[in-house]
Amino acid sequence: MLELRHLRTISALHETGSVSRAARRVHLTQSALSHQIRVLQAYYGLPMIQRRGQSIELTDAGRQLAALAGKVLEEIQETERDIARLSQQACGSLRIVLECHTCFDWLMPLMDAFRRNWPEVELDLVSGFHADPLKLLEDGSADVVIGSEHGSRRDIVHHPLFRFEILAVLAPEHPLGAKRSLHAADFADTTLITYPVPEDRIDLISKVLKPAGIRLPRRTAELTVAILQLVASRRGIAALPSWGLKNYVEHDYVIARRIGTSGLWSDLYASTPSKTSTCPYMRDFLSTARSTCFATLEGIVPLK
Amino acid sequence: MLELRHLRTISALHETGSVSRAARRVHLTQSALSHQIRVLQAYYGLPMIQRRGQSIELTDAGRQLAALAGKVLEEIQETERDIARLSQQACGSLRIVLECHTCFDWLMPLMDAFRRNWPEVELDLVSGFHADPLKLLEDGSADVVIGSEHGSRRDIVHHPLFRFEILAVLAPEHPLGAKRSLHAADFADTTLITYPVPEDRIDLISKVLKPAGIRLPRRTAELTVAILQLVASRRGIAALPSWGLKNYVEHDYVIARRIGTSGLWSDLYASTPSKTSTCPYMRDFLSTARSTCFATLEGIVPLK
DNA sequence: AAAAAACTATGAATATCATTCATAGCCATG
DNA sequence: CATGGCTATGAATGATATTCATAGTTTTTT
Repeated sequence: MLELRHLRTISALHETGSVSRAARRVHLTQSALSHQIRVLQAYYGLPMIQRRGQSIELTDAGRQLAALAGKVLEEIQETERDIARLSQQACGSLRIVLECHTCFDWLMPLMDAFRRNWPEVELDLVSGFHADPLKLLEDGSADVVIGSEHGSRRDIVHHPLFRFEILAVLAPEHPLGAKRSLHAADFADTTLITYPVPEDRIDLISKVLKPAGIRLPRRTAELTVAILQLVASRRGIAALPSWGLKNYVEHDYVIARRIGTSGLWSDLYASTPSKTSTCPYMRDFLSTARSTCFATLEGIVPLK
Repeated sequence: MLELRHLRTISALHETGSVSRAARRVHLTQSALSHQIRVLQAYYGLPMIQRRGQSIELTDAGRQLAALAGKVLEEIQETERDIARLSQQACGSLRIVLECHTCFDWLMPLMDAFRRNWPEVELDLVSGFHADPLKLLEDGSADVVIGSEHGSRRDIVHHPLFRFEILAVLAPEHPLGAKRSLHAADFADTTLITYPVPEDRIDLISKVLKPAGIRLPRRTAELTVAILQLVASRRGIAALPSWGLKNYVEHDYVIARRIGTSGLWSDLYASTPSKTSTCPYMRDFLSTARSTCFATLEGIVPLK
């Protein structure tokens, strides 16, 4: 008999186009999904997916279920919001600390949606730089930190968001553009253009350059567009998450290259006090954060 | 995490207003539902039901879920019909044999709905009297028999529908109306008004009168209203399922009395060849038959 | 009043069945 | 042709839904 878990996986299959990716999305093994699919096919007497070489495709029947899943899961979310409202757990605060400037890109539309769904929740961005953002959670002066994990502290839960690749960004005719991927040595004698944060917060420095003993002059800018401006004007090289670069690369405004042979990857988490991590609007925030990120951000990978 | 099973039980709770009745509806024990409800309450942090003396009532939160369940389960049924259509299992025949005349009452609207949902299925009522209706299934000249169980035959599945009470129907001023319940001896010296079927198909005769050694003159009529006419005109006593009597009793057209101390009850099954019992439109027919019966027929009880 | 017959709640035992593990086959790509 | 990605599948495992056994309530019956 059909269960919501089936709809959740069908939905993930639909969005990812691959069993293993879908499995990571719903926090199960690939095997589990494969068995689920089998059950569905046996139940309805029809294949739900079709192998398309590397990836898979939903069949007509699968798409019917995916459409159903979309509708149903949406309706469930709405109802759960209503119930949260009934339980008077729909008000409170969601003060967000961003460790990573680029996250503005996807956070803004998310916050808009959230504000619509939870009008009673006081939504805020905590501004300024913070040496120890998780401290803000302990203080009670913030509710979520979006950033990397930073070891386990008591009473704080790290919710995995996704893994993304950091690419080197160069001016279009930059000589290094000839290489497919850049290594630490390639960066010598250039200026690094970064957000105005300490060095240890910049993965390119802490994970690549520093281990190789390379120190570079830095220049900072607050906004992503400003950084790209500087790169395009040949003031130096930047390292930015792949997802925000697509448009600029397609317009030949800048070019992007892999860092190291397998790329420089970084993991993003949403950290919350364990107490509030189960409250309805927080759950909703986290789940819609994940789903909108995976839906809109290209090249990111489920975590854990 | 919410699952469809929860929605199915919430829906049953909503319709029956009692945990144990709901449990029988969804073919689980009362304990199972009680645990499910507990899980839901823990998950949402709110009670879902409230004891109202004997029976229970849904809380606001429970009603939210019930509303969701209604919508979602309906949508699922639609999608499953679409998928059945895709699998080309949406055409075939549904030729219904009625062992019990009164069932026309609820079968007609059901057939209308079914015809809308499964236009490609050839829907028919097999008319005439049949000494051995299950034979028709084996012949392949019918697809469902609605009637009592008749022992287990191979390759035939009996799907329980419901248990109903058969009441004695009397003219308003009939002297027997003074008694709360009628026993075999009370029927002596009356005429029995029945459908035109053999004696062994009439429960009042086979289960009550014959064991008591009482034989009565009979008079028959095809239609329920005709039988009621005759009863009202004091031509005799009839025995009919309780559900169809309500209107006539309320208008004092006839009166109805229990037969025996605990009542005369009869079980209704839908029997199908085991082969076709899992085909999509048959499953749909059976499930909507059950749900519409329980929704519209008063005084019936889930079976098994 | 007392007894019987409904009903519901709950902890412990059980059974079911979803998930993982281990593995093999398949398809791309360098 | 080897390597790394993917998927499918049977057997083992683990989680957890369901039942069992039981006690507490409320309603109905005598």
